[in-house]
Amino acid sequence: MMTVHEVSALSGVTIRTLRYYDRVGLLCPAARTEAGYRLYDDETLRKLQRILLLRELKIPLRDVSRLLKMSETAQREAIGRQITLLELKKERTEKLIALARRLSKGEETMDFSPFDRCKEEAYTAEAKARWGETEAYGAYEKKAASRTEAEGSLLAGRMMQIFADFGALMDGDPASEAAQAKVKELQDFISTHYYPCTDAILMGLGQMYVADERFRANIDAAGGEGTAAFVQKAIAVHCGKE
Amino acid sequence: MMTVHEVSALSGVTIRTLRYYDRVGLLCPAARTEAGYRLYDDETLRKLQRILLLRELKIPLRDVSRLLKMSETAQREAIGRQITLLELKKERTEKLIALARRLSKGEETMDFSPFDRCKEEAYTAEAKARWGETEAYGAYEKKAASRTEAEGSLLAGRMMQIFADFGALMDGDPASEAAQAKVKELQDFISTHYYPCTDAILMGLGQMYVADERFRANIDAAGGEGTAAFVQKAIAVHCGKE
DNA sequence: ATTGACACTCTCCTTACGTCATGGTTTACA
DNA sequence: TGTAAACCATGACGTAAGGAGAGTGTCAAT
Repeated sequence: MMTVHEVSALSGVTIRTLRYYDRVGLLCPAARTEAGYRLYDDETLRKLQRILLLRELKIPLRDVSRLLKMSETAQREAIGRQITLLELKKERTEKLIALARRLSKGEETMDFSPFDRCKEEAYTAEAKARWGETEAYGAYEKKAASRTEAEGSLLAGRMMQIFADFGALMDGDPASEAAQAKVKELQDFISTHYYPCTDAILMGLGQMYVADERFRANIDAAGGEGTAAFVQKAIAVHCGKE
Repeated sequence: MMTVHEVSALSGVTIRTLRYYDRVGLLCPAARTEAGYRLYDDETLRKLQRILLLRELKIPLRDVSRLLKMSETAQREAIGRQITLLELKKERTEKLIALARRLSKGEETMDFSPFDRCKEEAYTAEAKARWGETEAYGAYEKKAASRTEAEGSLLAGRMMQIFADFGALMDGDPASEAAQAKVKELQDFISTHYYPCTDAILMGLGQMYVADERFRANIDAAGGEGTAAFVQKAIAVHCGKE
């Protein structure tokens, strides 16, 4: 039977951590002295070792706690899931690195206005073509006119973000659930901030994304080469389905 | 002047977040109504946009707060540092994935006992050769004998971890600061848990790491092909320097 | 018997907010 | 003009995994 001090020295975890693990029921000592000192035995030690291994893999302690009560197979399975999670995390980090590089390289670190102007023009043109001088179009015009430059820029930045997200999905299928969810998000976003975006209009936008030079350049800058084309394909799938 | 609701809709951050940013002084509204309602203007909005960009890069809000008061150049620099950090994080994640794969593939998911037995034998032999039947050796023998299997396994696991860390440094210089720090850590670890590990003994261990089949196999399993050789080189640098 | 090292519990602190709870304000409509 | 809906405010509590420190009890040795 070892005290906290000895276990700490042996395992490398702090005494505080041992106490914490006891309190949350993750690793309770085998016994206590009369004075209340924690006493650990060999089995507890082995359990601690397993805990440390799972913790290494960044598995949340809550899950570790549950896992320890389950079979070896289940634990193996959990590790497999954790691998998937870690891979996702790695991808996200890679995306961030790419974004940071673009930011630190680009002259206009945080200026989306070129895209913004382009977008406004294009959307306006598209909306006009679809609606003519209808009431909805009038409402949009009014909203757009009353929008300050800062507001427009903010919205453009969010649009860029959506396209960047599309870029991250590009190695997958345009029909994948994730891509289709993004399409919906894009449609919602346009509907909320610009004008009610029907599937027909969305379809037209998608075609414009690849056809219009400035548009395609901006979108590909946000999500990488080929993003505009990918978005168009994803939109086509979305509209074809419904 | 916009209310929290409007800013929230425009920027995509929650109202709660806006309130939080106000409280911590990161983004205070331009004004308040008599009733205390927050009112945001265009300039505040632009500031929010910059905040969101830096936040995207996982820069801590505390740092974002400081950065916003600094020059454009300083911000660019900070982004550069952040890239380095993100790359480190990516590497760590990759290491974790490798570890998880080893764990889920290996039959003996969490059993270090082969390494443990090997290590005990080898260390014992090395220690004996260095010290003969001295007092220090007697103390070590006693400690080793009283060690239960679980205790030994835990220590072996930590040793594996150290070798895994060496493996992650393998693409660098054995004389690098990081590698040398690891050598010190290894020496400390042995001194603390086995016997006082002088440079001479450490040197001998390093040679054994590459010479002894079982040893090398175990170390390379922990840190990847060539880890044992790398550790030996790092140890040589350490001992040559002092 | 005292001292120093060690143990205990308790509480607050960390990030970046989410989630109520409670109550005041503004606006739209009847 | 009354009221209901929608909006706003502050404050408190919770999160993951402990760290730091306060205040107090216990053990071994001198």
